[in-house]
Amino acid sequence: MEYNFKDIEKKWQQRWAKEKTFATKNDSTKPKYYVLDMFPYPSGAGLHVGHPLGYIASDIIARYKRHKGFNVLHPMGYDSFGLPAEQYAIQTGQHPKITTEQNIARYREQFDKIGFSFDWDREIRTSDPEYYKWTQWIFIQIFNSWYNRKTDKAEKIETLIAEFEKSGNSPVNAVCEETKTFSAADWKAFSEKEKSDLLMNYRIAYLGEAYVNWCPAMGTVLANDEVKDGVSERGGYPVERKLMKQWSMRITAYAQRLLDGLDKIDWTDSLKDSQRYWIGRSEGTSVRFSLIPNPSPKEKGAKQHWQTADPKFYEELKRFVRENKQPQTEAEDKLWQLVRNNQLGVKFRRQHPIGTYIADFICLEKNLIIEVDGEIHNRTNEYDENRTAVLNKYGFKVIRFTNKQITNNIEEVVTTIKTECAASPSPKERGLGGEAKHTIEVFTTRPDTIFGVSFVTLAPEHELVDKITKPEFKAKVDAYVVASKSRSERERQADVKKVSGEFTGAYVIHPFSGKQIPIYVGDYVLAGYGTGAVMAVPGHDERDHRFAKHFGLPILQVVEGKDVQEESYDAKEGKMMNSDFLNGLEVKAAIKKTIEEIEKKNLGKGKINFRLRDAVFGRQRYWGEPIPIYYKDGIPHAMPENELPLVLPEVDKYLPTEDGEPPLARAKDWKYKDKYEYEQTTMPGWAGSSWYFLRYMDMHNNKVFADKKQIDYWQNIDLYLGGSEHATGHLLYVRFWTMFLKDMGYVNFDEPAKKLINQGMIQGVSEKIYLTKSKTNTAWVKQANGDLQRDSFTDDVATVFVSGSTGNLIQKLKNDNDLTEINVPIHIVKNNKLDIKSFLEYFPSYKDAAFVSEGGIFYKGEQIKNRFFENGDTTFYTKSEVEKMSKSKLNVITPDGYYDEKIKAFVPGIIDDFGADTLRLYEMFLGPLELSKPWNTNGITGVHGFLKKLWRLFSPSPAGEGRGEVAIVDAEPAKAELKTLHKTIKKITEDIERFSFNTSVSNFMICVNELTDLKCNKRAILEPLLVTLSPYAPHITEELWEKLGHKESIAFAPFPTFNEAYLVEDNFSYPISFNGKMRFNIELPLTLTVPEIENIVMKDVQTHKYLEGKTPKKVIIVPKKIVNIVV
RNA sequence: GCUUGGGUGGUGGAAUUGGUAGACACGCAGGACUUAAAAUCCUGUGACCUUAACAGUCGUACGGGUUCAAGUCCCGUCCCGAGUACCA
Repeated sequence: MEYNFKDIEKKWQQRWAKEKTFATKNDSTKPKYYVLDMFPYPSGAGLHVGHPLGYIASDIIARYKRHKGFNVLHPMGYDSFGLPAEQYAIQTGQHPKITTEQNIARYREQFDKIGFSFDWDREIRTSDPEYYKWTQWIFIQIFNSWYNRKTDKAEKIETLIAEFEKSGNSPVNAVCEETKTFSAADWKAFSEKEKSDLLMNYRIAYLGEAYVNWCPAMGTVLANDEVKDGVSERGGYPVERKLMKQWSMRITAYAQRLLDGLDKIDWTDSLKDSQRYWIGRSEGTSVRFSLIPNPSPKEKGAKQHWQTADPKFYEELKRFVRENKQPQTEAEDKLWQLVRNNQLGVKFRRQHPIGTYIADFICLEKNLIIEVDGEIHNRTNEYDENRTAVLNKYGFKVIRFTNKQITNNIEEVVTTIKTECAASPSPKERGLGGEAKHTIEVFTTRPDTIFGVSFVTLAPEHELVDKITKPEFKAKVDAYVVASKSRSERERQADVKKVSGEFTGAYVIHPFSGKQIPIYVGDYVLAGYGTGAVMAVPGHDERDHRFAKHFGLPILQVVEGKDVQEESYDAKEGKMMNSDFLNGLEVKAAIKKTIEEIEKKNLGKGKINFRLRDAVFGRQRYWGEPIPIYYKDGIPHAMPENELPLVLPEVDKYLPTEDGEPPLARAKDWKYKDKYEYEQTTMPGWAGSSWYFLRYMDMHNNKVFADKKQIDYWQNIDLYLGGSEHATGHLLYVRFWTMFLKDMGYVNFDEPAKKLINQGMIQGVSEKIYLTKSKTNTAWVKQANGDLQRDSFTDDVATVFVSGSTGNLIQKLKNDNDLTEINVPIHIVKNNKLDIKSFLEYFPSYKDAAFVSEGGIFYKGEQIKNRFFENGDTTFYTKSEVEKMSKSKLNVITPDGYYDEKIKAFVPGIIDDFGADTLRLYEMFLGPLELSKPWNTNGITGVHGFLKKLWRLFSPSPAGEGRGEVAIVDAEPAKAELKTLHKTIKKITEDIERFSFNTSVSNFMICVNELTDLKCNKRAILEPLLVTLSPYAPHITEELWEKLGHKESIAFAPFPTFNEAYLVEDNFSYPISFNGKMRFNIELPLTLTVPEIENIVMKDVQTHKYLEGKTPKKVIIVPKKIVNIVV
């Protein structure tokens, strides 16, 4: 009987599929275990040998837990949107020839061939309308929610509307800071559009303006985690920044919870760290700096100085004024007659818009507003306070009179106005131009260094840049702003260290020292973080230091430590100096003190900033879940839930329209109720994967996304396996959605996965040759004596390849910039030797190329320069390099073989040569799961040999024959055999529990080696061994299990129990060491006490030999461990 | 730069709480079986020195330290991989 892995594996794979052996039962009497792999995006190349690493590990765990009596959920699905070959469609607009079904079928075929125990009754595809119906449903829930800061959780939007109706908007409700304050009455008076716009500031899924990563080549926006090195992760196209109206997810509302939750879950530290960094919480304070020179409106050019209205609302306000001009109160008219036409020496305006308000009377010069409260306005006191606060923010002082005051005592009113006018010097009187007073708010984590501020820098996008820039600097600043906006992300990242900026000509006043401080624009300040402005402390911040050096600005030292003129001193320790009231304090104390002072002077307040940005959710792509929103009168509405799914419509082309609209704009007659436009962007790839783990629990439910009972039973994932590259993308989003669903009461846990393991990456080994760029007929060739010489071809050669082994030659050509790296398919390379014939079959366009190697020149299948080919050696060597496995690098190794159309040959994989069990064991044997390593097959024979050896235990025929039927005896096992077995059970259990799969494979080898030495063929030993091995090598163990007479699958056989009794030793071989150096062993009974051991050891002949007559200073005896004698 | 993981034979890697460094496997060398090959089995295999044998010295990137005892703990240095990048 031979170990025929091919037939065995096929037989069991078919039987498992037919009998649905691994379908999860809804058995809530058993303890549950949920083990999940991140599902793949089945792109064209199929699984490569790196993929199964994590799947095999999780399959081992799943199978192990089944043996342990758990009800195991172990499903698999596909991130199937945008398949197949999205890139192809983006470029051509055509649907690619390989279908999604074909792609997925190939994956499924490979999964089956490796013998995974997935429950295929629960296969998810994110692109299936039955699935994305629920993705859309969750989107609607998110859209209809807001984040309540008070209860610190998401709530239905209705509760916010109720709040608004009851008491208007107060900062308590604010999720984003720049929202309007308004009264309940205002709310009721708002139009539907206004209400909708306001609510958008609170919805967790919202439509808002934001700078996004725009990828022109793909015609879509990308999330931060979809951009790598300034180019798109999928496709590698350049990305630029663009201000766009976009659907976004308010993940920032969850920033603190996402951070705190990390402490509760068992994920790797590196992964938690990258999430912490990405969330980027930093504590600091805001500080407002007042601006000194406001350029006058005329200096600024475009605008009239009296135009103080918010431009967005200007038209509306104007109309309002026009409509309300007539019904003025008597009192207002009376007062107007006395202040108009510069009667008080200053110009007053009537019914003048400020921001979004309309002031009754206003004097722009004096920043003074006079409000008349009366019957017409009939406002509440509370509302007046709000209004005053807002107007104050615009820099105006507000004085109020009632109608009665004016009617009864107008003289007194006018006197008050005059006094107020005199008391508020106009900017001109203060020697300055301009109108409304501006402040620049900055965020800093080092308020202690405030006396070290020598300039303030604004981001180019900062709203004040335009307003404050002095005319003589305007041209340069404008040019700078435009230039930095048009720079691509890649360019921006490329010269991070390059300083650039412009002086605006304006200054602020230092709030403590009163010094004038210049304002600059610089793109090292990011618009999206903090306030988009920084107080620059070049002495103690590296970036500010660079900027100061470049522009020759003063560098002040305010923390003792080291000289700051040449290099900044960024450390957060030391004593303060040159800092007025902070002098002598330690940095920490100084920070505290400064915040106190800032808050006391009302210049700002302590604040926490997060680096995390809201997640852009809309994609201008075809493939993705349609966003279930339609627009009615410009107002977005969620579709009714019972009308879901909103199915992706047919389009003629998968490209944006000529006007740059997303592809969905091409869909004909695609309208809600035939009337209303649908949202045309689609959801990003991460939408479907943010909740899929819940759908697996209740795959086929068509009433809810998953039944509450099922969710309560399965809870969150016990073990989640996936790559660490998802740290700042998927793994953040899935936590966010889970927290949201918890807030809504759909699940009762915050975190999607209790434990998470990152499997390492298996890298590929690429084989490279080099293509010279120039199409000349010459090439550098190594001469027999080793020199390089330019050698002419006599033939007409279009392309010249250079071998990877010709190191000098390559260096020379590289220096000449005359070299392109070409990856060649690895299966046409053996031991770095390129098979040129196959290469030409693979790339027929190169059929006229010449191949220059150290040995000579190879051309048109013939060697043409024989003087270089010594000994007739025509080898053309490649250069190997370890790289990520990818289709484009032609270095993909698939676990199973495939037919290569180009060279018309079958390329075998590991499974074809050694079988799936060997593949599984070998991938585990390679090393620790988390480690990345290049794929090599060096050790595979060892693992395969182990399986053959195992097989032979069951058919103990004379060595060398390997034939005979299963021959197992029922005899009582010997002590040594039981010891081997139980030692193995113990080790394997420990190894699995700590995910140390490589060592368990070793332990199996040791076990089989020992049993072979013992010539053990006893059922009582071999049966339990099979069960412990079956998670790793399911096929061979099933087959042997069956041959032993079992009818049931081994998959559910109970895991053997470990019995300590078999391992109890009578003796222990003590290592005897002298001064820590091991010299010899003494076998001693374990029953001995420490003094008895010492007694025996000291009497030993060998001990005397090493003591050389000296008396030991000390004897250390650790029972069952070691004896150390100190001489 | 920052964060993080790591550095052990010719190779992949073991050594779980400080207690015999190099498990297990590959490779290599020698041998058995064979007409031969494959397969299988046996022996050896960190380096150095030495031998008939025993024994000895040095060894976990480098330099220090703690300890009876350090691959493991502490301090400093160097190198490699991964992530991230002007986050004030």
